[in-house]
Amino acid sequence: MATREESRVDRQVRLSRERVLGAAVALADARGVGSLTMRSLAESLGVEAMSLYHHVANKEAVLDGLVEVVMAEIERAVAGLASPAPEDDWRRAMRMRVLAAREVLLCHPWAPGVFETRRGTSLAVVRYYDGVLGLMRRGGFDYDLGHRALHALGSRALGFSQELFEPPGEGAEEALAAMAVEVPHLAAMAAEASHGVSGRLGWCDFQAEFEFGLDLILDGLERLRVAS
Amino acid sequence: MATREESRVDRQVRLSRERVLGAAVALADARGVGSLTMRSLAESLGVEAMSLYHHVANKEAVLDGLVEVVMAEIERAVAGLASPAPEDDWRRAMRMRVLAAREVLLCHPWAPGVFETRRGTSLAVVRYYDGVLGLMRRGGFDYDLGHRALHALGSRALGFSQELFEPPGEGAEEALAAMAVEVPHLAAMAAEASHGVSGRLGWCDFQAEFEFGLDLILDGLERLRVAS
DNA sequence: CGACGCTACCGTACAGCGTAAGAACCGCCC
DNA sequence: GGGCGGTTCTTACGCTGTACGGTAGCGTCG
Repeated sequence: MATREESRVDRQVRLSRERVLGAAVALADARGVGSLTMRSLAESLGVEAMSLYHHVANKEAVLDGLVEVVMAEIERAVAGLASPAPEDDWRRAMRMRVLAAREVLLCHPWAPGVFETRRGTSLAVVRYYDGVLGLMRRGGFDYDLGHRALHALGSRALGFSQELFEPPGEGAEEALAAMAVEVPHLAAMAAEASHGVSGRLGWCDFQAEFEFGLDLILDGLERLRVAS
Repeated sequence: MATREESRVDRQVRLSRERVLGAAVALADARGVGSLTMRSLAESLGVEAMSLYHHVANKEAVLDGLVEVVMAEIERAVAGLASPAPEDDWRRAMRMRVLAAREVLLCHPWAPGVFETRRGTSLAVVRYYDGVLGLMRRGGFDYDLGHRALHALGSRALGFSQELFEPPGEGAEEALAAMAVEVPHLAAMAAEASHGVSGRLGWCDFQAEFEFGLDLILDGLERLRVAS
């Protein structure tokens, strides 16, 4: 009776690897990757935990799938970019690519942490770095300098680099002030910055700092490239 | 009878936070941080798991303690360094400091992973970065540029930056060759490198690449400093 | 000198994790 | 209509971190 209609309609369609990974991303976005368990993931799909194992090998595979999904988002963002041909201006092309990737990652704050545990394993990531290397090739790099450039960029090529301090939160400034004796230079720096001497709003603009570091590296590479 | 002598002599001395953390480092060094559980840690001290909780609040506190111990090692290594005064050559001073830190971290391969989960929380790490900032101050940086420099360096200041590929392992080259269609540039780069064109031994010297990236950043900062 | 309290330690227990094994059920083809 | 293959559920195991309560030895005081 009811069971016939219910059984396959409640959970709208059959499970699939795509649906599982999609739910995993949604759950990580909503509650953090820490609360992504096989049971909670199953529950969010209206299903029992063990059912997931027909579509993913194990939890590691779920995490692999997570980076796959995010990388696909990044590839899409990069593809839709109106960036200059690397032959004309590789630095601008690279800068736009990296900032596009970063924008995607900023929507998935858990992603860097997951990436860090799986770098090198994932085809999607390797393929992305291949694209970066290709961009530099077209921009005039030989493979040797390109290789070193990849190392110099590291995770910055993907739009993140472990942030020194996480978003300050409440009373971070007071905490730093309390440590003033232990860390005089940092305390002085924070004091100066919040006096508005530097003219930046807030006392630390992460996006600006990221771009600063990125440009520093890109400029250095450009100097090496023309010298080679 | 026996009990009196035994009970406090078998386990040579009383437990203490220091002994617990020391054992934790030893265990992580030997078997990886993944197999560091409260039970295994207790066992390595000849004690029951719950006894640890009289000296550390919980497992998080153990991990905090791990970075504390490693940072102490780094501070010691840095202190014993015959580096030039930053006033004379801040780049060389910085370079030596960072490479000294890196040498310590290379003895504790698990450390970067643990650091990454706790950065910003730990006084020892903040203090280290304060030292870095102080070095740059003495080298002629104002706080604003020093601030941005810290961000540009990121974890490189501590001697690591998530390596792009972990130590290649067996057959990594073959794996890359198999992906040649997917990642043509990387495959070509690897092929060229292993032909010995570049003259480096092996096909990727991580230490050299780390130093390359570090120097790239330091050179860029120096240019900005003299311009400011 | 004997009792008492403090603290370090142990034993037990529990909830939550990933997942192995097998039973139950669905939709499809013969 | 009967069987069959794949999907889902049920149950259970070993592992984790850790809450709780009991115990044993030392230091102090009456």
